[in-house]
Amino acid sequence: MSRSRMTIRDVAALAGVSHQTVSRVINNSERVKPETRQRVENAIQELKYSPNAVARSMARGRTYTLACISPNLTDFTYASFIEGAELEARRQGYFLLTASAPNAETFATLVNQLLASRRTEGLLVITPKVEPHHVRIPRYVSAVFIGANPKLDWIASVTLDDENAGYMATEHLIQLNHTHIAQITGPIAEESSQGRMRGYQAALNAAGIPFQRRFIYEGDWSATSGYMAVQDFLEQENAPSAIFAQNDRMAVGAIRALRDAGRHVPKNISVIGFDDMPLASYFDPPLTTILQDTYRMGREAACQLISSIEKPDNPCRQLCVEPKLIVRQSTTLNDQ
Amino acid sequence: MSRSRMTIRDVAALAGVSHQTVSRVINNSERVKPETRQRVENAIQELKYSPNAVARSMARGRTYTLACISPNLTDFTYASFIEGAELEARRQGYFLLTASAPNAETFATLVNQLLASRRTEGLLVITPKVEPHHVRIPRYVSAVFIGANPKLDWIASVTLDDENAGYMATEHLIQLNHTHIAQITGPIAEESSQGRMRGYQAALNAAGIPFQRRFIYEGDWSATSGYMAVQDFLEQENAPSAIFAQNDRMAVGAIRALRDAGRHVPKNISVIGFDDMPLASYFDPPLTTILQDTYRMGREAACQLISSIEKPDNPCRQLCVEPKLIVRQSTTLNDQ
DNA sequence: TATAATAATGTGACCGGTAACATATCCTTA
DNA sequence: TAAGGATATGTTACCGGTCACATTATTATA
Repeated sequence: MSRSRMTIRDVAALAGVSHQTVSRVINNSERVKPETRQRVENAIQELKYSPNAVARSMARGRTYTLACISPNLTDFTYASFIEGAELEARRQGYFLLTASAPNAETFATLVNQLLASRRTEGLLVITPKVEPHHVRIPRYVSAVFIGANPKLDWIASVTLDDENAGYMATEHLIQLNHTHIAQITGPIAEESSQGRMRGYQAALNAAGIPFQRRFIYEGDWSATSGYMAVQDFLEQENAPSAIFAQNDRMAVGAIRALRDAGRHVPKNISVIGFDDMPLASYFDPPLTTILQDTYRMGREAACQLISSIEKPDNPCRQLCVEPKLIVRQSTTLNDQ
Repeated sequence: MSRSRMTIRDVAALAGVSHQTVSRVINNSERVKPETRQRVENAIQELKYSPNAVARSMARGRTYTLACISPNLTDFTYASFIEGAELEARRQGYFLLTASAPNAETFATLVNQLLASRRTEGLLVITPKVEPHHVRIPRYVSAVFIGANPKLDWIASVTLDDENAGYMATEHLIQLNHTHIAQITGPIAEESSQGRMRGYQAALNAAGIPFQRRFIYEGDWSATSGYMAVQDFLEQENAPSAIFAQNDRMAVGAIRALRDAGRHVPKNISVIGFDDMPLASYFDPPLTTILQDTYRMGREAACQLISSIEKPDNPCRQLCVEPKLIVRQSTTLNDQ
């Protein structure tokens, strides 16, 4: 590595001006006589000069670097957040450091390193659930949460409108004439599980359908837990005719369990998922699901973070993004 | 942001030593009298001092930052590469900038920005195929390719042993008594498609099965292309009894087409995929596939990159990782 | 005890930009 | 033509570390 070690002073020497004038040209600020500017630009060309970001950071006290911490990088939802954020960041002249922090300890270490070294100007935190270690981020740090809302007025966040999402999913099933609607939730400790649950209840309520405890199964987002949920439901007499799974993986597990039990989806039982993960349309049957615009959420988060860095007195927004229902073939009219 | 603006000189003043002695302590190098070291460390504690990475980069000419450029961040395979690389990088004290560059132009711009600004010490390039713009990376830059091998002796790479993988997949089908084995390839311009194809041919050869042009369909990695491939195969008389799809998405598309055509997988026809993507085990039927250890590939790539940064005369390794066959239920014995 | 050798610490410059202020140049206007 | 104001450019210090070398304190050797 290395090379192109041309500095502002080399350019200045060649152009016969002071280094400060070169600085003025590369920041195309101030008034520089057009003729001088031209001379400097020629010198820059000739020497293939380009400014050293580190030196600039040093002098300006700004790094133009954001950091994104996520439980992992492979989950499709998280990866889309990051991709959206990265794109927006780059569009605005920032780079994005990414790191995965699967547990509280890694998270704390990472945040410490990032902040202590002053390598980054702001933090994007992806997490499905706000935990104590998240909130230990010092207050003076610009941070935006994606996926969960810490509900602290100095921390911005971008979340999905889970309540409405849960409402939409449930309402879709109700409109298909289902009344025995089971739900496979994520861990109930997680905010989004709770939100979706509230939406589910509200929709039942609005339709005058009584809520039944036995129709709720707490999963852990894994396909396996979806599978087990169905085993649980099928043991009951008067089983549900429709299932709302709070994510697609659990929906897929549920469908598999139904198939293994000889039930046909959607003929015997409808299933709606959540996330619209890749290939959701290629499952058998293609999955009806709720789409969250993860890409947009990432972009919005980056925007918000940059704005809070550049204009620190701007208020922190807590953005809530609306979901969208995608109807495919895993849900159908209840004909009994 | 900001805060904790303590510098090495503040610490020096408090400890009653010179700033250089503080520098010695924080780099725990040189001989510093234990008693002095203690005084300095106390001062560091008291002032909550921690070194400024930017200043350090400036002085040392090193940023301890790597960059990873990928066509996108959401593809599971790419994301695993990145996650593996990030972990290894962090373990060795580096941070990882990630960016997506879906096309040649973005790629070129990005590389320029990264290199010109001297923000990063090395490049991790994820790509399924080496294209001209990739090779325009200046020679003095440390770079490691993941997924494709530029075959230039100054660029390291980590790739899958595609030929062996293709061989394994095909041999698996042959052992199940299949002789009419079709293949859905990726774009044949891509190195990995070609490698897998060579393995396929070698396995047929070894078993004395003639190669038939009509059994090859060129897909584009999408599920849709897998679907179309099957439509093509089924039109032929004397259709294949087994299909090797060069990735799981195409395999899923193929299975769907087979189902739509009333064929049962694996009873009527066996399908083997490639990648072992998430939920491959939850498809119907659970997908037999070839696993590439993407996580390890990412780690190896980061290792290689760091070593080539720290010891520039080390030779560039072109690592080739072995695949693994995962047998599930989409393939079975051909009983006719 | 004088002197060399070694260990411990200090000094000042430097990395490559930017900021603040100083100076020089040019054009108006009285 | 001298003074005043704007415009253009230069000077110097500074950001916060590290490096090379100078200096001082300590110990070993003659």
